[in-house]
Amino acid sequence: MSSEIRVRFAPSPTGYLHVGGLRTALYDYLYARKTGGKFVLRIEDTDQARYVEGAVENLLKSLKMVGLEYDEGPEVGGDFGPYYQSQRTELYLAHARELVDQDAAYRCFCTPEELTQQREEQKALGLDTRYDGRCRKLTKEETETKLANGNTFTIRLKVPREGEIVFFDLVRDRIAFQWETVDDQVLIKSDGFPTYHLANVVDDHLMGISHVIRGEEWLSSTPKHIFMYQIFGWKPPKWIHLPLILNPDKSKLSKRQGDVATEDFLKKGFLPEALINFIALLGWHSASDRELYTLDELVQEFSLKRLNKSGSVFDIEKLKWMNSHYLKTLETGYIAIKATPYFKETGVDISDREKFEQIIDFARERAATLAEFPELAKPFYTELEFSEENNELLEVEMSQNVFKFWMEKLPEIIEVNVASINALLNQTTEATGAKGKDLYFPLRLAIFGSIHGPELTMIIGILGIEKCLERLKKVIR
RNA sequence: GUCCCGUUCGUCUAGUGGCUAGGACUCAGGAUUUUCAUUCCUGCAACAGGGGUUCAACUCCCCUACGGGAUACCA
Repeated sequence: MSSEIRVRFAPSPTGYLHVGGLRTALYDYLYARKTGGKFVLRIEDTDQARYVEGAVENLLKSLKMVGLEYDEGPEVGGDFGPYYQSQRTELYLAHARELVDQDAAYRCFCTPEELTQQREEQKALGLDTRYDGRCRKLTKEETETKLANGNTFTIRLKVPREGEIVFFDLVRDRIAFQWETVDDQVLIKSDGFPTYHLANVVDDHLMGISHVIRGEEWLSSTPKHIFMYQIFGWKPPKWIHLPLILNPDKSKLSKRQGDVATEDFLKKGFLPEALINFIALLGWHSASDRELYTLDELVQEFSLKRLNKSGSVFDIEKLKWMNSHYLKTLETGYIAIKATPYFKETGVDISDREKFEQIIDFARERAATLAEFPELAKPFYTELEFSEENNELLEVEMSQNVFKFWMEKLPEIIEVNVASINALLNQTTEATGAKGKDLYFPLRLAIFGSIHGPELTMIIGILGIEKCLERLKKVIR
């Protein structure tokens, strides 16, 4: 028996990677890397009714985009495969049979309609809506008869009816449930597929999972899971139930209230570095005040002991701040590559790489997301348009004098740099009397399209003198 | 309804019996900048309430309130 640390991320392929799932996967990854353990990816595709075309591919792609590499799972294989639950159905059936043989599970012939009706009745009486256990009492003969008649059935777990189950969660410590509040969970559906509860327990054991890191929504199912471990005689894993990620109104983060898919955030121009860093801090925090971490640094710092108990609101404003930080600090070349798709959409010509990178360096200083880049860069790529108010400023005599002076002198500049442009600016003041805002605003407006913006040297450096003269010519009357 | 979990600034959080309750985001003000943005500085802002325990409670216990999760042949 090895004491190797093995964790798994076990998403059901619903079509996209939810950020809550992303965080679970991240913690799995961090814990595995931190401890030298293994990070397993297992696809929980046991619900045929919820099959979504391309969902797994999408999941894998999202994981790859944020850099969370797993050691075992789809596409990379491993010694404990297959890693798709839909390919392991015989395993679950065999284990369900064992449970039945051990009298820890039974066949239930109630139809979905009957169950719904039972629940309605219980509700009407103000009782708990739990399976009333009528098939639990079926004799062997009765069961055989129903089977012989071809009645379809499910297999239910036969949980204890009295007593208490106590277990320890690494985040919440001691947790206790009265068995009487635990339902006889369906383990095998009538279509022969297992439910999460059975498949999860069987696979976690068979795959040697040592630590189960999952969302808090599973906490109340844990007694059922532990019961199965006990019947099978297996050693249960350590439990780590993560607090939920919340909407601003504190409900469980949902699609209705905004983006929840990892790919959506990526598409909106958030960098993987920012998303990972931000999500890591939703439920975990180091003992220091430090908040900025690369993935590798998170691996160094991560510890299950510092996981939080309470849910955390996903604050998009802080994500934006963090994203703008990474936009400013990561290498220009990298940001340029990341920004390229957003420019491609607008159809502007970014083939001049030197110019493009200069523009990236300009945009990264003022954007919160990559998606904002094209708009910021617009003055460098497309023809200028002026508002009525701006047109008035262009018409002013002082402005016109400045433009004319520049048409004459700008071509004389050999090299565009702070010194040469400042010298020209000084000459302009001497020749026209324009200074301060009367000097800078018209000029910036004429060649950049806005009175606000970067320094003239930067604008001229990026556009080139020819382009500036062209624009100047257009505003001279 | 029932069961389970949780509760420090608006938000993310530090804090494990003695602190002027710290940091970050947001917001406000200021400095720098020809302007905008950046950057920097300053400020606003919290221990859910009530009982205990203790010389001493944000920290430990109980109750209440509030929030959330689970109550499926979904995960």
